Amino acid sequence: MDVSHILDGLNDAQREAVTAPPGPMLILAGAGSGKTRVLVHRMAWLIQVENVSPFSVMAVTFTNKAASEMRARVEQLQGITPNGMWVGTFHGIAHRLLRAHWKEANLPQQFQILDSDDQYRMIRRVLKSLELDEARWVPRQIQGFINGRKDEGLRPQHVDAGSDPIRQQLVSIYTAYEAACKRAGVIDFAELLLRSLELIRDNEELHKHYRNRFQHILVDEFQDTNTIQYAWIRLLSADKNGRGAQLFVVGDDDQAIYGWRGAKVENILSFNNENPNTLVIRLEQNYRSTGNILKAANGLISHNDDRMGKQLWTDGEEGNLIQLYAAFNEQDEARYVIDRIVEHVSNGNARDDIAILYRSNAQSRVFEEQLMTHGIPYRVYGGLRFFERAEIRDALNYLRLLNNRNDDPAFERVVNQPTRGIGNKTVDTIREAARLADVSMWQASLELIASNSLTARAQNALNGFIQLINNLNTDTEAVELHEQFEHVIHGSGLIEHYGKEKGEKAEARVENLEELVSAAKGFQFEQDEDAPLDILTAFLTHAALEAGEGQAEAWEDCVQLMTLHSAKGLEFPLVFMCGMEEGLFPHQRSAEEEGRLQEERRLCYVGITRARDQLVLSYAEQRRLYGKEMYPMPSSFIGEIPAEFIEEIRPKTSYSSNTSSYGQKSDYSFAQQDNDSGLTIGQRVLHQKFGEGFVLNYEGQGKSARVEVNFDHAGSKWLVLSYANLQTV
DNA sequence: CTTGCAACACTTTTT
DNA sequence: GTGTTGCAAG
Repeated sequence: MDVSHILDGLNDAQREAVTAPPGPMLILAGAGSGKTRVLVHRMAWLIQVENVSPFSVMAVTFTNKAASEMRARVEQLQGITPNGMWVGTFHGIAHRLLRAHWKEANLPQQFQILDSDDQYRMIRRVLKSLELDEARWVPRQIQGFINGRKDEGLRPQHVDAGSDPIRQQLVSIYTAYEAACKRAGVIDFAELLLRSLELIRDNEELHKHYRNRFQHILVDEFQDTNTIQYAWIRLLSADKNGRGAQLFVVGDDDQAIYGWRGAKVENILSFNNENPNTLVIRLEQNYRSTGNILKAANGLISHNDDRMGKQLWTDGEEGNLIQLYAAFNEQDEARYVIDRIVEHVSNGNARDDIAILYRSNAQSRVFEEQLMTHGIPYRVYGGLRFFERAEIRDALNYLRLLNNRNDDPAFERVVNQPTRGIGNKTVDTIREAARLADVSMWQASLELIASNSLTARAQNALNGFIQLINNLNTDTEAVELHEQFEHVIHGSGLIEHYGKEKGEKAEARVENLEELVSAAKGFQFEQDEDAPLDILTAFLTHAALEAGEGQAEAWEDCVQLMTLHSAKGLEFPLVFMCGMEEGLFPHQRSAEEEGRLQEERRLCYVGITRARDQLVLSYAEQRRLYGKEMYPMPSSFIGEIPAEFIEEIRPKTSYSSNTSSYGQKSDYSFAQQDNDSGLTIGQRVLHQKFGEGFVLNYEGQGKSARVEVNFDHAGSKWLVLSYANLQTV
């Protein structure tokens, strides 16, 4: 058969990966080495050449975006989307299994998914019912504890608390949280994975069934898998007798940047040992960046230990050197970047060729301000997504409650939203009654009303709410999904509530609610035969599992601003990596632990390898952060890039800018400024923070004038005169 | 129940 | 410096 369309254009390593015989495979795919390509072509190869049924192929990714890209590319390569093939995220596939086997998984058929925010609220409710002080039992930490345990596959009874009273308390909170989830019929993200692991592991028949069914499992971004995800894959993978799926995992240990949320690089490092006879293939040829960029990246990452080892190379151009700009402060940094952007665009380049990358979101502000004043369109990635917005969650929670009256998190969210006279006091009473009778809050409310246990006012208000929900339910029983949404956002008073608020924000909220109705209208519902669902549950699931786009708008050509983390997987001709300062990047909090520092270094490696043609690094010698002035050192990562690949750009205002029509020489402006500030080289000065020192050097003029001072104790530093507040001694 | 003020914290993010 | 949250007064 003609397989040229599958193999053409692949290099040797890629081809070897795509056509390899059965057996465990680990593809170490460097940045820009055609990773997705190999995955997609491997699938096509299996189906078209090896005659593997699409039915027995599963491909797992981390993000919905990656999953849909993979699906689209397989489709493109094959002409059609092969029926029956499972392509999805870990959570999506786990969800599918749980829907199909809800009975065996011990779940209610209509179970709902808690996203992190729902989970956080749930934990706070549990803490309240246990009468624990939130100051001592910080909900975020509890959340981290519970998710951490679940990600390791541990139920409360598996956690060894020893004699540590704090740990014991954590375990009992975990237990209470599980009970609360069960009562409400909801499961959180980590539970999706853990529950589906247990489902298959503890059910001999299902285990056998799925092991038979899936002959090939392909995993993308394998370095990001956590303990439970890997355990789940291994359950389905081939045993000693060769029964089960062949694993084809693709990843890059050098791009493992999610250790802080439970990802285990160890999974990739020990893959060979755990899967004997693994064929390891390295994809090292890079099709993205110039030679200089790659060599810089190789140089940097070589400072890490515990690597599988890889050297990126290209047969393309060496390209320009990496540029390094030392800014006076964060304003100057932004100014420089925007100047470069203006220049780049005026040379006829697209704005969305350009990315501004930074370590933390707070850094985007300065860039945004200056982009705005220059009228340059830009887009900031990250932030709230559509289904995460407060007003949208309100609406969704009404529907959850309609779907299942026992959904306590939904009940608590909407019972007094908009306010209808059911205050904290009343809600506390309901919660307590629910806890005592071990029923849902809805049930408890009914009983409280029946027994006249509340004040007349509270009883009236609560009764009104119960009627409201019941009426909304009967009114919308027979209508289309979007009509149901329409009816609920009006009937609940949500639209009116947000409409009454003033300001742009409130307007946007009303618009969002209307947008939600359109989303419901346009919802493409594909019934899964294994797991039939009503459309409302399907929509709510969709909302939880795919929170939607951040900023739906703007396909306009704009400059891209994002954190280094969110840049993973993307590429841009021109990349600015800003805030290359010790303490910011690598971040202070990562400095203590060697492992954390290595992860920061990998993050830097990810950043560098985003750039195709030109990479510009910048740092500020003075930075205002959280309202404080900082004088950071340049990032140690800069020094770890071999100097031969870096071109330093120093602002040379006093030499190059002939502001005067007489073309004054620099020595003149030097003299004049020395007079202005009263500083001369060699002079003793006093700085508030660094103490005494003497002036070494001087450059720039006006607001951007800087001095280099050699401090007696703090060493030599460049300071911006207008900020430094130097006193002569 | 709403409003106002003080305390606080402040990497990174997907599902 | 900013945005969010908790608590107490209105």
